[in-house]
Amino acid sequence: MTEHTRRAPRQAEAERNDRALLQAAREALAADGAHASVATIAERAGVGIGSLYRRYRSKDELFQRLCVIALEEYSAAAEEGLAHGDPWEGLVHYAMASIARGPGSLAPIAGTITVTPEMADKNKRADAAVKALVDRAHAAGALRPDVTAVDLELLIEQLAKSPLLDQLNRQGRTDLAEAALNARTRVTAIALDGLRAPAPHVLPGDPPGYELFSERWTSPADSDLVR
Amino acid sequence: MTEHTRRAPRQAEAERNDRALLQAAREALAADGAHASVATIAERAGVGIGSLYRRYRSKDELFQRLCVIALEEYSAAAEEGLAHGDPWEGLVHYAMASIARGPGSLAPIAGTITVTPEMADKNKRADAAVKALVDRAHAAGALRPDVTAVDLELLIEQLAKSPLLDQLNRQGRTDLAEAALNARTRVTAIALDGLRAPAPHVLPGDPPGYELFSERWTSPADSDLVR
DNA sequence: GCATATCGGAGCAAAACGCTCCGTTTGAAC
DNA sequence: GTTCAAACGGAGCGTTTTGCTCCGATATGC
Repeated sequence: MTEHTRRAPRQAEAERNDRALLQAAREALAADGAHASVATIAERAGVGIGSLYRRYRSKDELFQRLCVIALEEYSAAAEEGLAHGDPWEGLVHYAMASIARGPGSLAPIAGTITVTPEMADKNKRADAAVKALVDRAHAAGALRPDVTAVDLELLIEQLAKSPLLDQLNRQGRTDLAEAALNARTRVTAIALDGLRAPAPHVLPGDPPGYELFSERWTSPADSDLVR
Repeated sequence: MTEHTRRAPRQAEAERNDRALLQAAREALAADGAHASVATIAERAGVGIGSLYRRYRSKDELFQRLCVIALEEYSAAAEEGLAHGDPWEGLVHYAMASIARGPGSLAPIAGTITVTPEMADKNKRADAAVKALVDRAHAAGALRPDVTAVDLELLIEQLAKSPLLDQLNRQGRTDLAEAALNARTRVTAIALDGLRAPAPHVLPGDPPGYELFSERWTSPADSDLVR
């Protein structure tokens, strides 16, 4: 139909496979953590291992691509939130989008892959948007004043990974998937309501520093900057 | 000192080792998921592999013991909460205790081990206590009325596992541990505040069914009852 | 110093892993 | 209908990891 598919008919399947691979990789990563095997990913995508390795030279390369995509989605969600007229609704949009993006939190592979400059860039951009989102919500008096951007990001990360969904997925219990998704939505709503102003009390402890985020992605081996 | 240690002097070390093993198993399970190896557990506990296998006949048996202990602690936390004079504070006590019990959520091994009748029993008892706790908080008007016991348990499960702490642990970044713990406390406080009455809105979707919990522990292989 | 109980960890068979390689299938061109 | 190149799936290789056994070293009570 499009010029793209016309120019290379057979490539349409390749593109579908690529998408399936990325989706499968996310799911496998959520189900099995960093130990997710390429065989699992390929099988889940309904694709041969050979096809996987034609597209990505190694497992790490696949995971890197996954990270870049995730960062792009986070950025997009934050900027969509900023575009929203209402400060609170905008913030909730960002949070919900980031959480719903899937149980595919990337935490399991943090520190196991090399951070490319591209990732660092995209991450910086997303952070700026989130900070703006938080500032605006603070100014409007919608967000409780003692919550920082880091608090928000950590809360989102906490809610992004669903032990329940991961396990059902692992066991192939598709029958309960819908109920689990609904339950997850409710839990998310509860937790996000805790962000609203006015707050019933002041949050304990000192505001968390940003290093909790930034230092996660530098592998334990190299403490120097990305190259 | 106690009669226990006097009666069997050398067994004191064994008992210490046992506790270290259980603690190490929890940590390893949090860090590596279901793939945590016995070697890792033993090393983390500062104990030889031989000693591990003298106490537990297999890896599964160790994990089963871990589950039983966790269930006991959940029960205890819930009953402590009930003993608390204030309905809201009691509920918060239960939630905080369950969450702080550690990033050692057992979700990773759910479905991989055989559920003993003992576990089923203890689980039943804990559930009853939680239900009473929720009912009491509802009656007192402290807990938002649209939250069910299952909602609460799922929220706790969600908060119990900390991706951040797990990763820092995996990388051995003990320097950030304190800051991460503090951040975690804040996030927990935010989420629990979302449980308070009055609620800013009604929770979306239908209340989750209990099967989301009960069916988790039956292994995918045997759909019949525990034996 | 001897008997006994507990310890740590080298080593083994089996499983799981990342990845390569190659025979098969697909669909447009003629 | 034949041809050809591009994309496919998956068996299999060598390596690493794993659960667990076995045994020599070490500590304690008498």
